[in-house]
Amino acid sequence: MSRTADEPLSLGTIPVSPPTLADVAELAGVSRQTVSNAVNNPELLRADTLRRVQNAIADLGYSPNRAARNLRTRASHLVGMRFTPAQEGTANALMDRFVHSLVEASAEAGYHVLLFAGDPTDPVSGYDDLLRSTAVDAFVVTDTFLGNPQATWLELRRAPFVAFGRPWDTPESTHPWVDVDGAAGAALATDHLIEADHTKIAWVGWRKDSWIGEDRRSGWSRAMRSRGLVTSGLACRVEDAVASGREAAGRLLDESGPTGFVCASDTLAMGVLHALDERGLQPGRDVAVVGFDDSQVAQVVPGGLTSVRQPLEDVAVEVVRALAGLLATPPKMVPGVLLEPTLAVRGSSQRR
Amino acid sequence: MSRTADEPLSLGTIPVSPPTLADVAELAGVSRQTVSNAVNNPELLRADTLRRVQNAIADLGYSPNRAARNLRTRASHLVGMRFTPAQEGTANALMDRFVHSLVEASAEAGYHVLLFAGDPTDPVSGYDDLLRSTAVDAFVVTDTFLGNPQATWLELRRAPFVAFGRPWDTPESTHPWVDVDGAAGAALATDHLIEADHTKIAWVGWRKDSWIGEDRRSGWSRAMRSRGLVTSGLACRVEDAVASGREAAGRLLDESGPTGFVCASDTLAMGVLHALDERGLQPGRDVAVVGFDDSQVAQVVPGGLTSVRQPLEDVAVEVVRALAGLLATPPKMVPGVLLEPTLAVRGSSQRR
DNA sequence: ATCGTGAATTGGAACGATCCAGAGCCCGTG
DNA sequence: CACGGGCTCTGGATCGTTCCAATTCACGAT
Repeated sequence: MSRTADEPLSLGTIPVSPPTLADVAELAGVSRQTVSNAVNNPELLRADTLRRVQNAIADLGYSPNRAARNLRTRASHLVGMRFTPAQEGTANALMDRFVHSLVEASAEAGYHVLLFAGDPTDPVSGYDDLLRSTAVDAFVVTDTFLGNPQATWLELRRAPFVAFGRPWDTPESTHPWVDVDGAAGAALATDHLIEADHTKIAWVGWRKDSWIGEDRRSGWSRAMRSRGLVTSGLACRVEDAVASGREAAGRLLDESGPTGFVCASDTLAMGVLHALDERGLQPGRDVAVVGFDDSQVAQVVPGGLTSVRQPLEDVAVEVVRALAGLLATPPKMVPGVLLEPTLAVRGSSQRR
Repeated sequence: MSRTADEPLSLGTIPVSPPTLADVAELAGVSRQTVSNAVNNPELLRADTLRRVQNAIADLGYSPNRAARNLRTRASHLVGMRFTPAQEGTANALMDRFVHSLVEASAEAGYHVLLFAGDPTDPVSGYDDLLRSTAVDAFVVTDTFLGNPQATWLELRRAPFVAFGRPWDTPESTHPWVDVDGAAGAALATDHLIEADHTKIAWVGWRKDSWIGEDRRSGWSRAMRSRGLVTSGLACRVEDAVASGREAAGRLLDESGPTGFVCASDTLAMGVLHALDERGLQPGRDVAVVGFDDSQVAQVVPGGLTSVRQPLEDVAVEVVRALAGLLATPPKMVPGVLLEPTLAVRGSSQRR
């Protein structure tokens, strides 16, 4: 052991300092570099040396010191992600599922996920600091509801990042992205209702400046038109809130009498359920409703809410794949990946 | 500048390496150590020197390299937390809110949150690695639904950590913890119903081996007894699932005819709503229901579900406070902190 | 003018890993 | 037997910061 008498020892609650490469090297009777190779490039060692070193590593319970490794290799093996919680009073809880999948996928690639907060009014805050202090190797950018200033900003600084969400507003972007085909999801939902003989199917969507909202809406209108069904007077765009969905649905019911609703979110779909509730209409039997995102709300609401489900686990895997490519030497740029959603069918779209 | 000709320069997509202390020192005409002091102990510098150094820092856009700092100070300023997502089909989404609050509170204390996954069957997996590689300074332990083997394990290794949840099963534990008074929450809910003239109030709770479940249950029974109301035949304990809640509520309604339900979770409360739905009973008007955790489901379900709300933002703040104490030199142990929940009153407990 | 004192500043060493160039060894070949 | 070359292994330098001890500076007191 290279430990000398005045180094910290176990004393009361003060823990011993963990073993270092040098400790392992001494125990195994080899040089530091050989131990390093045993850990990082085991194929370089002779079989018996490797075994000897591995035993020493096991005996001492050695793990490489992250800070030292990070300093030398100029990499942190950390991926930063700005974490914004779901708004109160909405049903949007994608993040929970996505973050977990991301953590798992990252772990397999040898990365950990570092969360940070940022000033809600400044989409770029928080990134700069982590970038300059080389605290993270790359970012995962979510929250591309309205455009994506973060992506533009990060691209400008040549910071490695992968976006969950297409660069709608900046087609010249060249960064990797992963997204779910919202139009396909809405079409899936619409087709599902058409197959159940609905013909008057309304769309309750988001404000027009939301790219994602317009994308999803296009799936509905495309599905309607391809079956020769009219869409005029059957669409409305409102804020993403239960109350907005309720009012919109009420208006549509009074004016156009649709028998089905496809919504841009579960939040809006819950609003539609409210409206039905008020009119004594039963979801599924009288009027069909489909939401978007397969939130917990959709899963546990009495009767169940049919909803478009994003394959977030796959999104995370693709994000990490792109990340790994980005950080490889030389970098392998992965082009944009578009994944298909599925439909979780529940009571709100089935005559029981 | 200390940069020499063969150091990396901006070349195509290859970014310049960020400025270092030495760069700043040269520009400001001082030594490295003085720059370091300007950053960490500005009060040591003469005012004009400080200004000069700060200008240089700003000019170069300098931020200390995290890895180097971590190596030297033997601290990562990272807090690890094992992230487990909410189960599908339940309404439990505490983590989303808590994680965000934790991220924010940590940031104020100069810490970042690192998430990691672990083998679901092994409550201790994941911790060891991060601990030995000194990747994190401390842990935040959640998930203390059934006992808390992580806490015991971490205590054994003298690893700094704070638990969200009391050490129910190991009263000899001395680690800091923060928790929410579940009994008080259940009592709050029960009193709320009693004040609305309910007398037969049922409890739908968790299996008996859940400490948290029994704690919450005790709040219900205490509130009932203190008003002289009977509890026998009015309680049941089931798995935390919508279907279980539905069955339990059905049985209770048929056998004891309660007019109010207090539940250990929003998931169970949703089950109760199902049962009412099946019987044509209207929540609020015919039977009152109160859930626990104020999930998104409670917020958006038609009519709204009254629910006990945990002050997760405050929990996070207390957790970080305890963490900061733990990591201070010398450590200041903060004793356990118990916070009071509130009641979010909605339609399911009010006659409209 | 000299000294003493505390404030301000400095240079070298260290944290623990990896990079890099070179040294030792083994073995077949000319 | 010398030589070349591939496989192992080694030792010094280095990443960028902070710790530590020492040095210099400013300035009032002697």
